[in-house]
Amino acid sequence: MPIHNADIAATFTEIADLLEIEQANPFRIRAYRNAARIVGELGREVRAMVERGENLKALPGIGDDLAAKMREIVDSGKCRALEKLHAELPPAITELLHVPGLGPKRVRMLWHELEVQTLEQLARAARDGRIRELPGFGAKTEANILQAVEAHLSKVRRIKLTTAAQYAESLVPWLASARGVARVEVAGSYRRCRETVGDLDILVIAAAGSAVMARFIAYEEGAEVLSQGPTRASVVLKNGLQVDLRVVDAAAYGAALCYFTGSKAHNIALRRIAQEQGLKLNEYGVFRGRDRIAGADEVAVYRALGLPWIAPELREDRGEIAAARADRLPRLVQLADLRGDLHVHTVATDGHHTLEEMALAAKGLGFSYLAITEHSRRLAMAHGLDPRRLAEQCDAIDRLNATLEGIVLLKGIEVDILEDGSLDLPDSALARLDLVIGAVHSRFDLPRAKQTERILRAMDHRYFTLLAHPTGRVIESRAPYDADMLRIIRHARQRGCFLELNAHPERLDLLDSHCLMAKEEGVLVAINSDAHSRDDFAHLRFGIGQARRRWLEAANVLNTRALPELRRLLAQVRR
DNA sequence: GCCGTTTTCGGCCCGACTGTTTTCAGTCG
Repeated sequence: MPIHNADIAATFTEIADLLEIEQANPFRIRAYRNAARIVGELGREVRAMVERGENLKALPGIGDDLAAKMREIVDSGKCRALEKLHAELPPAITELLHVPGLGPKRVRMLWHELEVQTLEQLARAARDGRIRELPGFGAKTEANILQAVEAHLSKVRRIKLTTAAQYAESLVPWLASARGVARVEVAGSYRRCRETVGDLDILVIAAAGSAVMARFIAYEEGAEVLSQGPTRASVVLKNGLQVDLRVVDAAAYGAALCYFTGSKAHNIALRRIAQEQGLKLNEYGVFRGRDRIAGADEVAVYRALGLPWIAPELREDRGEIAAARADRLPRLVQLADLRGDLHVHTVATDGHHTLEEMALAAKGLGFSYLAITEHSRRLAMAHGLDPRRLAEQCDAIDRLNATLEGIVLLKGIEVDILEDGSLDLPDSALARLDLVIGAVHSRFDLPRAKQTERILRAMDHRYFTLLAHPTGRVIESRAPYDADMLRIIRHARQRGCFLELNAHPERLDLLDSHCLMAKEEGVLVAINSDAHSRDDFAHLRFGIGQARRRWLEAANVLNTRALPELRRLLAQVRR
C-alpha cells in the first residue's frame, strides 16, 4: 500500500490532536499541524521525494525530526511517535475534539473525571447530568454538548464553492440594505476561491449602532444563532451552512478584510512580519505603538508591512510571502485574459443550445474562438457522435464560420479514451479536426499502473491534443481515479500536448495541486467551461480561481493565446 | 518542533464571545 501525502498529513494531525489532549507544548503541536498542512497541500508526492533522496528539510516547517518521521511513514507505513501516543491515550478520544465547544482542556477533564472516551459515552454522561457537575462546566454547556453530539455536528461537511456562492449572493444584498451599512463583502475561503468552503465569512462596514446585526439575526434562512455580540455573530442556516458576520468601521476595513480572508496560516505569517518590524497587526489595522499606520484598505496594510498587495487566492502561506518580499509575485491569469473556450457541447449531443447560439454567446463574452467538442459514440447516453455525424457537424461548422463575424468556431471532439488507451473514433474521422480532446469516461476502477498506461497511450495518438478533466474526480462525490499524475504531466510535456483545467464547479479538474505541477513542468493548461448551455460559460470564473490559487499566469494557459498562435500550437501537436 | 542579515536558545499571532466565574479560562476563528 503506497503512502500518499494525505496519509502523512493525517498522521501528523492525529499526533497534534493527541498532543493537545496531553497538553504538550503548544508550539510543538503547531509544528505538527503546520507540517500536516504543508504536506497535504504539496504538489509532489513525498514518497517520490524520499525515493529520490530529496532533502525534505527544504520544505518550510520541516526540520530534522519531522523529516525523519516522514521517511519512517513512507518506508514502514507506521509512525512510532503516534503508536506511543496511542498507548497513552484512548484510541477514539480525538473525535471528542471535533465537538463544538470542546477543546483539549475539557476533553482531558471529561476523560479523567468521567472516563468519557467516545461520542457515545459523552452523550450518555450529558444525559445523566454528570457533566454539569465538573468544574468549569455548567448546565448550559452540558446541553450544548448533548445537542451537538445528537445532531452529529461533529462531522460538518464542506460545501462546494458554487453552492456557497448561491447563498452568499442572496445574503449579501439582504445585509447591504440594512440602515447604516456602507459595504458588504464575503471574505474567508470563499474569497480565496477554495473549491469547497466550510463556512461563509462576511465583513460589513457599518456605523456604530447600525441595524445590520439585528438584520443578520433575523435572516429568514437562519436556523440557529450560535453567538452574538456587538461586532461579531455566527448563525447556522437551515441548510447547515455556518455564516460568521463581522462589523467594522471604515478605518479598519482593509485590515479586517485581510484578517477575515485568511488563510489562518497567511495571517500568522503576516503578524510575524509585523512583529519583526516592531509593529502589531490585528483586524483593526497595523499599529506602531498606539498609532494606527494603516487599516482602511488592504493595499496600505500590506505596504505598511513592506509588502506588495497579495491576491486572495495566493494567501495560503505556500511561498507567497517570500515571493512578495522578493517582488516576484506571479501576475495571475484573469478571466479577461481568456480569448476563447476549447471545450463545449451543443444540441448535437447532450448540450442545450445550437452551434450558432453557443457561438454568439461566446462572442458576447469577447471570445475570438470557440471549439465545439461533442462526445464520441461510446457515450451513447449522451448521444455521442459517430464518424458520419461528426463529419456532418464539421460541414455545419464550416458553413457557419463563413457567415460568423468576430468569432471562429474550431472543429473538435471529446473522444472517449477506451480501456486499452485507444480512441473511440478512427483516425480518418479525427484527421479533419482542429483539436482532439481525450477523456476517460469509463473504467474508473483500473489499478494505478493500468490507468496511467491507458492515458499515456492515448496521449501518444497522432491526433491527440488535450486531456480533458485529467483526474475524473467529482467534488465531494467521486474520488479521482488512481493514476500517476506526475508521469502523465511529464509525458504531456514530452509529447507536446496539453492538459485541461475543467472549470465546471463540480469538477475543477486539474486539481489545485496539479496546476502547480503542470506549471513547473512547463505544460500549458486550457481553462475550459465544458459548457452544455450558454449559461455555463459562467463556470469559467471558478476555473480561473482554481488556476490563480496555484500561481498560473496568462503565459501558462493555452487559451489566452490569440487565434493564430493557438492554431500554430495545436498544429504542432499533430504527427 | 521549528527557526535565525538582531538569535543555535528563546522565542513562537491576536482578539471576540460564552459560560461560569466574580475576574477569567476555554474555545474559536
